[in-house]
Amino acid sequence: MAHRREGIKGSIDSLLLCLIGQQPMYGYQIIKELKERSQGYFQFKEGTLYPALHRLERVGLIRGKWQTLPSGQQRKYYHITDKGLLSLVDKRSQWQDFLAAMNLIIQPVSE
Amino acid sequence: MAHRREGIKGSIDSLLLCLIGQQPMYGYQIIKELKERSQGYFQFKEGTLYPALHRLERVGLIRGKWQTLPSGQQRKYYHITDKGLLSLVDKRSQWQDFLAAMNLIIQPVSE
DNA sequence: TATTATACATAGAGTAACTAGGTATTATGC
DNA sequence: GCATAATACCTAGTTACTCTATGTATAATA
Repeated sequence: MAHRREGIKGSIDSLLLCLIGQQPMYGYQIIKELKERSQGYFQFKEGTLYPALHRLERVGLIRGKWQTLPSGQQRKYYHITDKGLLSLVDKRSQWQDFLAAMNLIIQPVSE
Repeated sequence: MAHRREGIKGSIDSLLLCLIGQQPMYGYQIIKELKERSQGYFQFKEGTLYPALHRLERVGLIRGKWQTLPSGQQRKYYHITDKGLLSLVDKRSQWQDFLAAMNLIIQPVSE
């Protein structure tokens, strides 16, 4: 990712699981989706995304399936697994806990 | 830190700047403070904290000064610098941006 | 026909965080 | 008086995440 974006580290997995949990997606599409939905904030490079997808597949949270378009074009769609769904619930609650802890430390300037 | 705490990566610097920005603190105290203020969530190990403090000092955001207690005990108090104060403002706004982006992607379960 | 967009991939570098150890002093419990 | 826990600092080495920089190939567009 770009500079000035520290918080991103460690949250990629949650973002990917969240998206793929909503519907099967392929890598290139995920990059576009994340950028669009975050209004330009998330701009993942392939070198970040694909290894992350492979990592998630390796631990069984998602599964990739090659699909061929009528044009003959190949795409690798990733589906979330049962294990991935459980992990997603877990990650969401972890995120909430982290948020709560951060808010206890990082008070707004106006405080 | 412990397992199950992904989000933490990349946010340590902000936490430290925030604390030291409120008042000068020494390492061991910071560990205690972070744990207490976050109600047990943040439990930094020395191996995480001290290198982080040295890193922040190296780039001029904080400055450590040894102080000797009446008992003869040595403590290294870290003060925030002018550059650190600017960085703190910056990091706070980065955190808000990141939060906003995450919220656009990670909808609550009830949605 | 050249360029851009689509679509996948990996190797290597940099760095942050953790594990695991180390030293030394002070306070507390037995 | 002595052992243990708490205070207080430190670093070396490992792991793992992210980014940079590539590479390949096809389809669409100018």
